Amino acid sequence: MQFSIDFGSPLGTYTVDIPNTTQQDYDTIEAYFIPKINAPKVKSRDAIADAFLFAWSLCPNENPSDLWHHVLYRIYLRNKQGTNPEQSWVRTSGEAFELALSQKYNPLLSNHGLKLTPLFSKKDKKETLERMGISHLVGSSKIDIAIEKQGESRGLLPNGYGIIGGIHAKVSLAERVSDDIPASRIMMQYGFLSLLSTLDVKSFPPPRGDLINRGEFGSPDNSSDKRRYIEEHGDFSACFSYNTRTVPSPQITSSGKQIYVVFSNITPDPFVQFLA
Amino acid sequence: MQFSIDFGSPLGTYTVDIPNTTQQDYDTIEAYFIPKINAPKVKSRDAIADAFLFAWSLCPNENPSDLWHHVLYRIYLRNKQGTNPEQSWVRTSGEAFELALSQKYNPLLSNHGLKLTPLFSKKDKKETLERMGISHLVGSSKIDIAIEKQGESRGLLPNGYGIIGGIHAKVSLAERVSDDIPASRIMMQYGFLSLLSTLDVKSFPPPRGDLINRGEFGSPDNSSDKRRYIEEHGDFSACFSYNTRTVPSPQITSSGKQIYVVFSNITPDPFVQFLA
DNA sequence: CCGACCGGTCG
DNA sequence: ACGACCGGTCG
Repeated sequence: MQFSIDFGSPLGTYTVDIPNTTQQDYDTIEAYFIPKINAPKVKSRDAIADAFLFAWSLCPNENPSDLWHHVLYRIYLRNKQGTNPEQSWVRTSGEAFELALSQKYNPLLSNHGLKLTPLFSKKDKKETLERMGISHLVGSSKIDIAIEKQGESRGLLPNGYGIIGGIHAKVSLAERVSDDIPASRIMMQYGFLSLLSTLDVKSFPPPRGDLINRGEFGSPDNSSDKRRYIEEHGDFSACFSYNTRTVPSPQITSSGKQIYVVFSNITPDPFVQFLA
Repeated sequence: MQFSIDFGSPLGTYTVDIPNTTQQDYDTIEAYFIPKINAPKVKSRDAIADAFLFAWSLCPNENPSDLWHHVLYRIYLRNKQGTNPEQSWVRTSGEAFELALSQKYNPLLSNHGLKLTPLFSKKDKKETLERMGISHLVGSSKIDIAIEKQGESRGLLPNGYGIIGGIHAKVSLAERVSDDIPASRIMMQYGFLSLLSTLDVKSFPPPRGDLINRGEFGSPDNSSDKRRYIEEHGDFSACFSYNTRTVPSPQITSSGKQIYVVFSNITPDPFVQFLA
């Protein structure tokens, strides 16, 4: 469908195309999402995570990053009440992405003895890093999701789960991804997986930009710093992008590490294949 | 003076006190700043830097961080046209702080053979890190202001200036300061000064907060992570805060590194004393 | 063109 | 309570 976005005066309205979503899909997503946005008992991160998984199920061939950025983000801005919608989005959408990843993958990973746990509190993050034995080496909160495995000996809990690594989750990268690198290198050095999962959201709004959500990785022959973090420096064990415009890495990179792109909501996807 | 800030419906207006600024001072600052904000030939970073130095000269006993956060920031939001004022502030105010520091201190440092140069472009940053011989070790752009000295041999240019270190400039810290630490440690390890200069801006707006701009360092007996970066880990050679509510470090810290607070626009201030 | 800038939010 | 979340901007 074609889709109008109002940027107010003097910019006016601009059109975006979401080719694998119908007007009816869009209306169905709005009807699902809007009532949750201001519901007093619903945390915004839950509303966004639920709406994302709902939208992606409804439109399994749509670019998930576009559903997030053009559909959910803009519905949220128009409807969030009683607080600054942009800053509320900042605060809640990051954690929503952690929730969405965990909710999506846990049913697919459980028969491999694997489990993702979003770490929202400083305490949870710190306890996880302590179980990994690297709490003293990294800033107190540089891990977003724990990757646990049944029977793993490191950080083993009475419930039978140990820790095999962590995920750094980011909706968009900007300069902020460099924040995660020191902790990531230590995690890898200590034998843990350190994954970067990202929606790789980035479009340029009018009047300069064309609103196409191309992300920030550039292409292998015109590499950005962010791509080099993976392909050359090997700063993460692997990177998973949910923006279908992200250009994946070639199978051979100088670091051996790759950017994988999740092209559809069908399993096994590259993330499940990598872990299982 | 007392000072009203309108947070719109349903929050209403709230009062802030800027005790060492009169209504006439405030009006004079507005008259100076507002025409520059939308002037087509004036870069916003120049407008903000100029207005800050103007305001601080006019009110040398006011908390500079409050002049920045309560006076300039809020005038900018109310008056910036043709673009998103909040995001424009993000983009331009950070560089304005670099400019303001350089413009303020260069006249005071020149007779010591010292010079500050703001590094705005990726190219300038990279060239500076190359002169320091650490370009291959740190992310391409982790330095905001170069500190040069006449006759210094490292990175010596034909103009007679070599490099003795760099400044990481931040209006506010948030989690973003941890970004600067890996590069800072390398700079120090290679014998360079690595300073953190900050306005330490942080207030909590209504309805939760009281708008008092307390910053983010806590106090030595109730230390925040950010304070520990300096006093315990010694991640910067020194930190200079322009928020008079920032609690300075004791003279003895476990790392030997300190947070200094610049209490008035009178020299020599702690920054000049440290460098000269 | 494409990077880094910062602050209200809310758990 | 105090921390980390993200995106329009504009050089």
